[in-house]
Amino acid sequence: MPTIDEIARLAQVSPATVSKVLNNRSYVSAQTRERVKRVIAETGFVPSQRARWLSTQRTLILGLLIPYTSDQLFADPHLLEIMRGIESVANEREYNLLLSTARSPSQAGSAFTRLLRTDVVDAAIVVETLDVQVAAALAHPDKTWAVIGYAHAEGVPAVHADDYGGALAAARHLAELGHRRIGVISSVPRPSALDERLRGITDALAAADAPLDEALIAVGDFSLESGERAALELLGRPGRPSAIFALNDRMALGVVRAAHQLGLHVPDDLSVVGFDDISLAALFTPALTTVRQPGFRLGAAAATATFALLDGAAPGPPTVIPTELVIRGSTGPPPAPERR
Amino acid sequence: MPTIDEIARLAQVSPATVSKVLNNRSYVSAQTRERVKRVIAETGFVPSQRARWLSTQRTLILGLLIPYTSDQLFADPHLLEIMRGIESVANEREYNLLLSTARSPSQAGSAFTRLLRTDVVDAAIVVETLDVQVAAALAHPDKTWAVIGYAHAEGVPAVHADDYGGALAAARHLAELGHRRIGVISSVPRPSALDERLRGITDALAAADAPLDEALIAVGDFSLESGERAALELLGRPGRPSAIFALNDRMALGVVRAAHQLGLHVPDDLSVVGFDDISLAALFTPALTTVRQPGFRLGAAAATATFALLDGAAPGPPTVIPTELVIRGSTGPPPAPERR
DNA sequence: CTGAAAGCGCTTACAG
DNA sequence: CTGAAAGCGCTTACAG
Repeated sequence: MPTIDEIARLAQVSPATVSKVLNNRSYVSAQTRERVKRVIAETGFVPSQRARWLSTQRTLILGLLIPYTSDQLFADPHLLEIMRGIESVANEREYNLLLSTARSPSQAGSAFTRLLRTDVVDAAIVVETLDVQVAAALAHPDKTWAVIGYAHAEGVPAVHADDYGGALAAARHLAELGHRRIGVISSVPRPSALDERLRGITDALAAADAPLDEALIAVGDFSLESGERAALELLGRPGRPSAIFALNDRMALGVVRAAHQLGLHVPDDLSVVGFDDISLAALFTPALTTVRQPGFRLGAAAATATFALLDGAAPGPPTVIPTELVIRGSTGPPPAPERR
Repeated sequence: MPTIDEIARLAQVSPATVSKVLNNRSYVSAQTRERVKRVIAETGFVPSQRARWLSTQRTLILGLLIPYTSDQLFADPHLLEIMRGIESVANEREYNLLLSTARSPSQAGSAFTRLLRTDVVDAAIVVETLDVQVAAALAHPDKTWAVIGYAHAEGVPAVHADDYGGALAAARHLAELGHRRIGVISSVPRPSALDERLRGITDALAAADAPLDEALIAVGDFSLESGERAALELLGRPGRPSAIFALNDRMALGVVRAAHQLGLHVPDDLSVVGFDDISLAALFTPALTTVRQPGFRLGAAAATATFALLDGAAPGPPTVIPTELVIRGSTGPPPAPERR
């Protein structure tokens, strides 16, 4: 591959002039421009991005930092939707996406620090992480970044769904159907989004005079299998719940599987609610009642906020994306013996 | 952020020595090394990757070129599995992944050319594209790359599944169940993988003395909705098929939906076969009979081949990943009137 | 063991 | 309109 110097020599101009032609910058006579362009076309010259990056101090690369292993990322339709939203906005700005996942769950910090403290990416979007050390490392003032989730650092724009409102609506829906004993499947550790969802559930059930029983909170890891295990546990005990609210859809689908295994019919014997509204939720039998949070919009909003920062705007308040309760076939009134 | 020159000044050594400490290269006295390390720690210095890239001629970035829009990519579980396989191997080598999708289906060429002809990535993996112009542009001798699919260029390692064998086995399965009229849902344009699958079907049905009827080949675009449309068309005509083989799982799920709409029971009235074995295939009701092609292994093999090339190995013959017929609940004998 | 110098391939004021 | 020179921040032989 020729360099700009060789092109300059062939076109009998200086490298500076070739650079101007390449970037359509300042005045170059039509004649000279033509000559340079011809040489470029003839040689198939493509300027070195590496050199350009060093001199312009930009790479047009947006980092996407996901504190999960790639296995976890690719298993999570909601994360993928977020990624799609980011991709879409980045693409418009002619930015490429550099994906950074963690080698292992505990290693998220080092990978991120590496990427954020160096000059590989112009800016980054971080999917919320609980790790305080990571948050500290991230708080590097030179770097432009935004968070999808609840911001832990000052001056960093955050984008999140209305987790509280969505969970509130869904729990109210269950209470209105007549459910009094409602199981919840959460996770440990618990990202802020899940804290908010739990808060919504707690408030809705308190208002319905059917306060959330701490003993009915089981723990999963967002996977379908973990939801299945947690549900088997909740349903295997005496005084089992008549409804289970899993804090994401994949675990909710696991709950349905667990119910089938125990010979329970959904929704006649057990109501199930999820969160996210991944595409599978509507395709499942029975179709899942869930809280829709638009992943694409979350990702797009985060990317937009990041580019705004890059363009010099001041970081604004958190962007909250509305959620929506979607009632489908997996919820109904509790079975008769439990009805008042 | 300080530069290497400032670190050198503070540690009272030359920039060259700092560089040696940074890269653990050649001999540096323990004492000097300590001093330099201390200064680096105190200042929080992180060397500029951009400068490093320019002088070392490597970026540790692997390009992933996908000739689809990001919408199409993220809607395709099989592609995502491939991506996961690539990610996994790249991660081990401390490579980051740079994602390049097409802005629009027709623009795949320019995006790829841009990325492959420049020096942004050390190497790339290309998901097979039909576009001949793209293939030509890709055939840039300087760049290391591999193809997932059937290679169109000389000296480029290719990795693909045993499409022919998988489709052959699935079509034979249908023939053995007694099906004589078998519909197929393919696509236009048709990647080589689908050519191979069609060839497998043709051979299996010819051997079973129930030759494939060209009139029963419908066209989709890999999406569930397109499979639904194509199936409605195939099933709405007189002499409708008793089985439909959709050349990917998402279209097959669309076929099942179409059958439901027409009041047909799967598999009693219509048998359905897919291809890929995405995770949804097993979760669907009825669970889908399909040909499993391990996306993760495809991706991992392609990444491994790419790194081998980067390490100086000569490109070998295509790697063929075995496929496997997975028989589930969506296939059965044809309905009585059609049985001989 | 250590450092001066050249080089990676561009861009960017600045002079002319 | 055009070009000489400096600069981006590292690494890499090569000398000492």
